[in-house]
Amino acid sequence: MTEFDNFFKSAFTVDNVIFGFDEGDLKVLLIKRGEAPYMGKWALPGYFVYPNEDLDSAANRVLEELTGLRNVYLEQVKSFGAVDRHPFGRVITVAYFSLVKISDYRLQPASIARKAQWHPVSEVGELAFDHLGILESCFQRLKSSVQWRPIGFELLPPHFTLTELQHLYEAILETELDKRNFRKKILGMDLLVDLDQTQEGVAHRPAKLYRFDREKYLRFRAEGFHFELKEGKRKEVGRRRLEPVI
Amino acid sequence: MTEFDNFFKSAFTVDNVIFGFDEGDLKVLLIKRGEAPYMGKWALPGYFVYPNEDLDSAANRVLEELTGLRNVYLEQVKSFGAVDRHPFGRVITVAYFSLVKISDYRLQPASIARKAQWHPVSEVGELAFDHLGILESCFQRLKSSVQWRPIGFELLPPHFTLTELQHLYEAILETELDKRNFRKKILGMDLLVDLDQTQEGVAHRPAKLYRFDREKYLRFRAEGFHFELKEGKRKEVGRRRLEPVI
DNA sequence: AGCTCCCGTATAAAATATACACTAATTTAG
DNA sequence: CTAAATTAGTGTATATTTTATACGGGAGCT
Repeated sequence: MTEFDNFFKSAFTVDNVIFGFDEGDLKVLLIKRGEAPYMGKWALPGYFVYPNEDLDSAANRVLEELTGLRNVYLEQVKSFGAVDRHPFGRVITVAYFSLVKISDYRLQPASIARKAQWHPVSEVGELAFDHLGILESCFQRLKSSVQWRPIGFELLPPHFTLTELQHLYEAILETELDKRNFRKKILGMDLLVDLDQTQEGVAHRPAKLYRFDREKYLRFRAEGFHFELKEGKRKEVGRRRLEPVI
Repeated sequence: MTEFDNFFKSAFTVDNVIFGFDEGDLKVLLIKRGEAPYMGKWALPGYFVYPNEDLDSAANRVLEELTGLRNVYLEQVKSFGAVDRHPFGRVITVAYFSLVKISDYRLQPASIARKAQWHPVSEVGELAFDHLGILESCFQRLKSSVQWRPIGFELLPPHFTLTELQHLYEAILETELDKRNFRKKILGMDLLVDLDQTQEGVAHRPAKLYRFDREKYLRFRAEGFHFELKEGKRKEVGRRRLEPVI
């Protein structure tokens, strides 16, 4: 077994791209680093995986220490393992993204959380380590996943209007969607419950409130139904680059 | 830096699900293990990642040592890191799949290759470690990727018939496809070159041979074209039932 | 009161997907 | 040489989905 000893000198971390949705914008929760390396830079929340902890648990732990939230949507995206990506040694990281309702989010007292802040995804510039590439990968994955699974609702409060839902999809897919077609499609799935309530405090005609019926979705899915909300063949709107243009 | 030392005691490996296509069947290349643990069991080809090697390189190395092939299609799928998945210690593995033309494959002299053998994916039973789960994940990923990228051709010889191509898609998607619709769709993309040649040595009307025009595809893609070959049958089972069945 | 913004429904037009069956070319067996 | 066997190859009509057009009406603002 000695022949393998040299391989047991690496570490691995999880990094978590925590998405939220607020004011019509898709946001990501970043930490301002208070220590070397990359002191003072914004970074994705992440940490080493403990020896007796599996990967999903580690990602959940990072999320909970930071936001206090449990049982939120979490999806592994991919691993990053460039040889020199971490100055302390060989460290590969497994990237996850999670979807949280910003309204539920409470800053936790953990030290890691002290410098946390939501940033619009479209405005993220430089990040520590290779975190910008990780963010880009996770954003692309979200874009894809949201079309095939009803996970968009994870980003909205329990009660929402159809316009809010549409804006959410527009922010993630980076397109404009047609209102009538969007409503017909989403209501046609029969997965939203009309709450017989309307918005309050808005300076225009108040919209109806809906909630997502998760139980119904699970029943439909068991019967072979597939959620699908594809990005039509539309032009991309204001696509800006996350990757620095060199 | 000492506080982190305890984390630098792990290892990571890559495991590679190498797919091939032969005799109408999707196959996977497995190794019969000649040493502990899981001696005598079939396993995915894989190995530790060297300290100065990044993940993609390691996956390519495993592939080349086994098959002698370079520059084949390779895609990272996901990482597996259950605490007790490896008896030697904490080892996480990054799973890849690759697509090779079985006709190009030559058994390499490397010791690892001595017990390699193609197995129909549908007949794989028990595997070493958590490799069965890894295979399953990679197969699902292939199923998805093949619908959105023209990677099916990686599994066929450079010249192929439309029927061969259809059989390939049927094997991967695990469905039957309509011949006329399949041909109309694939020819309509204008990505296949008619070679003005026909099959030889078959005991029936010989089929025309085509090749995939990669350059044209790259040009089309740059212009915004999206390859798409979806699994036709979209059955929505019992979704519109109005009265509950008692 | 009148303006404007947004919610909501109905319907037409266009694009896409699906279903489906015969003729053609070639080898082999008799 | 003829017939049988086998797979290649082709087009059209219908249904479904997507996109676009049209319009009515509620609510806040000035």
